[in-house]
Amino acid sequence: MHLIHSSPMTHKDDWIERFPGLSRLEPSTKKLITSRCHIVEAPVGTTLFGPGNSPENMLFLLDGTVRVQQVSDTGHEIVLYRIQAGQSCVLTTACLLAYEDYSAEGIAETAVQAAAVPRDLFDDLVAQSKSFRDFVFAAFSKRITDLFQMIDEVAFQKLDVRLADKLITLAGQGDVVLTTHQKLSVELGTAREVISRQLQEFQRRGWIEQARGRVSLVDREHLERLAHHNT
Amino acid sequence: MHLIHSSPMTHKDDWIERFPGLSRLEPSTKKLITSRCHIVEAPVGTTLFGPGNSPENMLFLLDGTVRVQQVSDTGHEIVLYRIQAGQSCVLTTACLLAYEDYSAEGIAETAVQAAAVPRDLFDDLVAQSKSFRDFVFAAFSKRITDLFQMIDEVAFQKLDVRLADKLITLAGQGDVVLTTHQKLSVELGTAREVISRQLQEFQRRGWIEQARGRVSLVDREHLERLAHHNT
DNA sequence: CGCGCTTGGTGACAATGTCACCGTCATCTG
DNA sequence: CAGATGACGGTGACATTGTCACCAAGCGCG
Repeated sequence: MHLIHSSPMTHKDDWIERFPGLSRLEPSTKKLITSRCHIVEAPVGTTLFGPGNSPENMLFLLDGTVRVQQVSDTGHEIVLYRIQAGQSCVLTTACLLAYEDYSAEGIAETAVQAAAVPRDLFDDLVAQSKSFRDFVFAAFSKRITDLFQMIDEVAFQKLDVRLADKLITLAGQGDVVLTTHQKLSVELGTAREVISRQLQEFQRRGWIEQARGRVSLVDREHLERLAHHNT
Repeated sequence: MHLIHSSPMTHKDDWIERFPGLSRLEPSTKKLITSRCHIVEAPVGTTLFGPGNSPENMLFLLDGTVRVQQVSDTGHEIVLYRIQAGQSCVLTTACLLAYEDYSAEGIAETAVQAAAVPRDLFDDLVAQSKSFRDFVFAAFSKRITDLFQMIDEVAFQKLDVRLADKLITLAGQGDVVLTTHQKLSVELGTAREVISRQLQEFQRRGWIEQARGRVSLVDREHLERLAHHNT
């Protein structure tokens, strides 16, 4: 983990306000945080945590995206979830601190800027601030319910539905997804060939166009209908 | 949720000592708990929480087993995990309090006895006691890492391996599992026919014997070898 | 006993995963 | 520039798992 320590004035003091869940903290708590945590940065591709690489701090993402994925001992991979700016790695970090034999890893999908909160400060904050407690427990709760949802999808949802949903999510506002079949297969925890076949079927129906390393959503409405079970 | 309120002297005061994670609490904290929470009981089969049935308290299981399972909107079901005596429903409860649109339910697999901790008391405990915080976060962490593991198994593990592992777990010390093919399919999130076929194959190899509603482990060693990838 | 429900068996088929192999494209390097 | 290399995607054969329709035996109960 190659973190670059820095303290740009743009974030040193005001980053808490940009956290929806933290902006309502007590002023004294905010002061405590800004005085005792520091800003870290990491370039795209950095492994922020992973097997044999436990972080000593809990990170609050100020900017960028962290992808958390599971590497199975069968050699397969699957994306578990992403952490966006305004969210924290607390849950994963806590898990990794508690259990050595985990197999999840966190990778910076973009350049990342985060606030590092030492463990003892984290404990103090939980003890002292009800707002902070609510933030942390809300994060844990959201994560667990999301994992429930994910288990449901992996176990029971058909692949065309999951792929359509994933394409829409990855496209965001635009209509182009820059990714490879291989990466899509990791998103869904399946095989590259399966993705290739499904994308061919989507293309045959005129819902997408393909090029090397890109998928263009041509008929977003049909994709959404498939993803949401409407017909 | 038909909980029977009672206060048997056998548990009213000493149950904390039987919680591995709570026995080291500060004496003052213990007193706080015993004075403000009460003991509840539920017969086997009770739905302790589920869609449209949020509990107002967090439960600490004193006796019995609670099965937590997901009901998919596709009509499928899958067992997520079990809560044994000495563990708490805190995580699931917290999730259900935070998010209304969950789909997990908790069912008493045996008669159940639990200590009910009101929300405000829970918050006080987290604020005041580091030991209690550690207990709660350890429970959350264990749950999340277990869910990671479960996603890995559902997505990548072959069914014969998962079934062998499940049979061994359910058998415990003995060699007999009293369950139906249908229930086993819910354990693994698959179809009843698939279980039937796999059990037939196990029987053909002489690893198990079958009767209506029961599976007898005849060759536990071979089952364990399959479950743990050794050959 | 007869009825209805649970349990489990079966075959055909669809969907998905696995494997081996191929051709194309982009990049790097001598 | 030519050739090597690796990433990307396509393909067919096959194995595994999921789905569906249906059947038969056991079990509880009036």
